This record gives sequence, C-alpha cells and structure tokens, in this order.
Amino acid sequence: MSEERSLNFIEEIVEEDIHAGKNGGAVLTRFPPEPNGYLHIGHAKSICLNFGLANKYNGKTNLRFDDTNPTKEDTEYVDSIKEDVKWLGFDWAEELYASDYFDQLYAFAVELIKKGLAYVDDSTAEEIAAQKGTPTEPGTPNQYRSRTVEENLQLFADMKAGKYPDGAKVLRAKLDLASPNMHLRDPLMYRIKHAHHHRTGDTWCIYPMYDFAHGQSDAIEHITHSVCTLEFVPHRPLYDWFIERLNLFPSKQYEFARLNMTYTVMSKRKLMQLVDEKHVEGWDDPRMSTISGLRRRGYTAASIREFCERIGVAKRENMIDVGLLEFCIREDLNKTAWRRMAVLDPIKLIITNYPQEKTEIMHGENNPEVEGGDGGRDIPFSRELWIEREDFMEEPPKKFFRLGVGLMVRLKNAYIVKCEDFKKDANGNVTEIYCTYIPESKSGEDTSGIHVKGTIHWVSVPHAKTAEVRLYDRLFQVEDPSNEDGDFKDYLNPNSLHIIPSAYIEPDLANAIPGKGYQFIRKGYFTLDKHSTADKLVFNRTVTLKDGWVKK
RNA sequence: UGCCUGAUAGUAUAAUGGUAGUACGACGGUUUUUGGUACCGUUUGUCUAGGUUCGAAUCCUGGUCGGGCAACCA
Repeated sequence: MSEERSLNFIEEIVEEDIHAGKNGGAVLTRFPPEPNGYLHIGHAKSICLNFGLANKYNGKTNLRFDDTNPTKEDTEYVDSIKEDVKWLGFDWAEELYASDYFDQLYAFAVELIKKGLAYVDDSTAEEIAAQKGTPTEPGTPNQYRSRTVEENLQLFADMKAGKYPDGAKVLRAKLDLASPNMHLRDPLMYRIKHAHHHRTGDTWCIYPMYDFAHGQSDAIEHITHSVCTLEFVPHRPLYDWFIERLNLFPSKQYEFARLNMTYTVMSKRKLMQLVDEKHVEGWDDPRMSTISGLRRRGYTAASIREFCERIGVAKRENMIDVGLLEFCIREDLNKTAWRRMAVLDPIKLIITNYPQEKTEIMHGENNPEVEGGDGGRDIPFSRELWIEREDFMEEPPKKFFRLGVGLMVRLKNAYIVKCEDFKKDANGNVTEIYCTYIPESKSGEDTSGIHVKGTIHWVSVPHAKTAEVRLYDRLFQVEDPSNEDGDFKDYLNPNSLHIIPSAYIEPDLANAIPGKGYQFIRKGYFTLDKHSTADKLVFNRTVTLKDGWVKK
C-alpha cells in the first residue's frame, strides 16, 4: 500500500537530513508541553506531527514537560497531558522534565558567566524593559553589564543561595543590545522565584527562562528536529546561540503554523478562563476544544489523528473549518457506531388496526456498513409508538417524505404505516397521530409491493426507556472570537448546550457501553457521558448526521 | 517608521522551471428500509506590477495585504 500523499515541508527537511547522513540518520523529536493546562486540538496537531515524524522515519519521540515556571504548573496537568497523549495513540520513548536539567542548566549558566557572556543585573523589570529600547531604537547598556566575571559568579551563587527576594536580580546573556531582533537584546536567563515547584519542591529559588532551558534540553536529549510553532521563529537565533556557545549537540528548531479552528478558541489562557468563570463545566466539557473535551463528547482518537493528517502542515496562518473535524468523526463513526433508535422530541403514534395487547420483536442490524450488519438487536414493537414530532406535519409541503394525513412512511425495521388522522389539544398542539399499518409490509418479508419514500425511527411506548440527552452547538457565535472587538467571551453562544431531560430510547440502549459510539438513527452520533449511571443514562451528542434536506 | 514571516478555489493543502491537482464545503444527480452512507457530476484559484525564460504558482525586482516580535510566560 503505497502512500501517495506528498511530504510536508518538515518531512522534506527530515528526508534531506537523513540522505545527507546528518546525525547518523537518527530522528529524535519531542513533544514539550508546559504543564499549566489541558491539551487541546492544537496540541494534537503538534503531537501527531512529532510522533508521526518519528514513526515514519524510524525514530523516537520524547515527552518532555517544559516546567520552568513553578507558579503556573501543577501535577494535575502533567497527569492529564500523559493521559491525552496516550489516548491519542502515541507512546513516548522517555518521559522527561526540563526540571530534570536544573543542575545542568545552572552549570551552563556558570560556564557562560566565566566566558564573559552573562551577567547579573539588579535592574527592575521596568528598567530592563526601558533599557531594551524599541524595535526602531537600540537598547542602552546599564552599569551592571560591565560587572567582572568574579562578581557575576558570586552574585549568581548568591541568587541561587536565596540571598535575594523575588525580582531583585536576574541573570542575563550578554549579547547585543542593538540587535534588530528584540530577543537578542541581552535576554534573561534566570529569574528569582521563591516558589514551590511541583517536582523539585523548594530546592530552587531561581528558575531558567524558556530560552535558556528549551534549546539546551533539546541538546541534552540529542533531539535532532525540534519542531515548534511560528511564534518561536524570532527565538531561533537565541536557541542556536546558546547551543553554540555551550558547545552542545546541534539540535535544530523548525517552525510550523499553529492550528486555528472556526467557532472556538485555541489558547490555554482562554480555555482556562472559560473553566474558571464557569462558562463550561470544566476542562473536559464536551464543548471545549480540549482533547479531554472532545473525548468526552465522543470523538475517537482515530478521527482526531485523521483530522491532523488532513489539515496538513505549512507555514501560513490558517483557519480550519470545524466542519472538517466533524467530517472526520462522522467518517469514523459511520463505520463503527451501532445503530439504535431514540426519540428526542416525542409525539404519540397509534396504529389503530394493530391489536391492543400484541408485541412483536423486530430485528435491527448494528451497522449496515459492516458486512453482515455487525450483529444486531431485538426491538419490541407495539400498537403505540413514540415518533419524532418533526416527522409529522399538519400541512406537509410537496417533498415532505414523512407523515401527514394520507401520507405513508416505513417505520424503520418494522411496517409501513399510513397516516389517517390526528388529534390536537385546546392550544392547537398535535397530541396524537392515528395510523393504519400494512400487515404484509413487515421488514424483511415485505410482500405488499408498496414503496415509500420515507423511513422514520420510533420507540415502542410500553417498552421505552428514558435517558438524558445533551445536544451541543458551537461554543461561540462567530468564526474567530479571538479576533473580534472586545472580550472573546462576549461572543459565547448562549445556546451551546441543550439538555433533553427525558428522551425515549429503545430498550437495548440500556446496555450501552461507555466509550462506544452509537448512531441514533437520523439524529446523530451519541456516546455515554462520564456521569451516566445505570439509573440515569446520560448521552452526549458527538455530532449530528449530515442533513441534506433543506426546508423551503 | 525596525526586524522576522507568509500569500494557490469559500476553507485547507499539493504541484520543487514543463497539463494548476486533491480534500472538506456548496450545488445537481443515481442508489438507499437513516433526507445518513456509497457512487457520479458541476462550481470556484496562483495578491499585484514589471523582469528573466521557448516556457513562471515556482526564479529576480518593486509594491500590496496578512501574521509575529519590545512578559522576571512558554
């Protein structure tokens, strides 16, 4: 099976490197999240890219937590990240932490001080910002820049020893205050934070900055291709500078465009706000773009991997239509989800010529897409049925292939019925529909010769069970909430969650398996929510079915 | 007004000097015991102006537009 798909630009680079014999042909990538929040679909793109590269080119991928800022990080996030990566179907070679390298990084810093390439600065954050200049004006050196190596060594040791309060001093690289690249204007390497770290505890009160930790961590691990998103492009010269000055393994950084998706937000900061301010139930709320939210919603790992494959990898800004994600999950679930019947907005249908006490057991296959139907289940049928309110119209338009007086439909897996009459209450609402059935039209043994255009789903009234069903709509009302005027939360969709407290479901659904996808025929794909119990079933709608019927 | 990036159908993504293709979407049709699926078809594109070349989406020059960069965040 030869894959015709063309290479993305990173794969091209990797192949060139392999052919050139670089690093002995080794490919070692890493996925480096900061454990300060839950992973989202954007991270999935990075995960699929990094692990995909390793899988494709016989390499390995490390999972490395970029835990250099103790005030924002927590083991809760470490645990969720590991769970999500595993669930997506990837195995990392090693589980590593930037904090594993704190001693080594400290030694690197000392080495740079000794080479005259780093100095301790006593300025405040504001002073440093002011002295950095602006993109059009060079920065200006301060008095601390010319401290002696000995003095810097002593002060840095004192910083480490806890002699100074937070913010009193920082260690900076002595680079180029006039550089057109702001990141090169004597970037900070270490800051003082008397904070408890989730792994190193209170061992340290100075912590390395991203720029002084990431590249060296890559180099220590001998990462060959360090893939990150576009906003790090201006950091690359710094990444290289530290590695060169310290004479480390020459890891190389490559950047791709991060994923943006319509009708959602894609930053941990914003997602955290939604959680903290209770706009959603939590990080795994099924409306969230988090991996855990998508999982709870009913998305499969395979569908997310397929999505990441389809969106491609390039360097231009992009905005992916959430419809593509929906296509991917439909494509997957269509092949695997068991078909069941559930009536979400019920109205009673009475078959007037069907015996009062009679019950028949109908048969329905689990999945018509699978050879043999993938097994099946029994469905009790009786005189009184629940059907969907929208499947009946008092005054049906021309191409309405459902019920209306005089119209015929097939009841899925059962008989063809003809609508004879209906009843309304005092408010004019339809309350009951009366039909007659064609006894010769039974599913599988139809000798009636009648062909109808429409088939509708149903649940037998006396046999019906109930479940809470949660229907989700997009979380935001606009395509790009982050790019609108004002706060992104102003654009939340107030109707993103619709709960049906008691929908009627066919009896077999009481045996629904957690984590499995079900297609409620004509209504969409559903899965059991994590809060579902035997006493109270709760289903989440993963996605609707594609609806080709447009009302006029 | 500095530096870095990027620009191909509505949205993404290929074509690496030689036929602008694919997917999703939209639209139409066939099949169908899901208005689903499957299958078939239609639709729409190289930011702009020059240049190099037998030939340019691709190379060169100028412009236009988008994104990023001045956290003791990553």
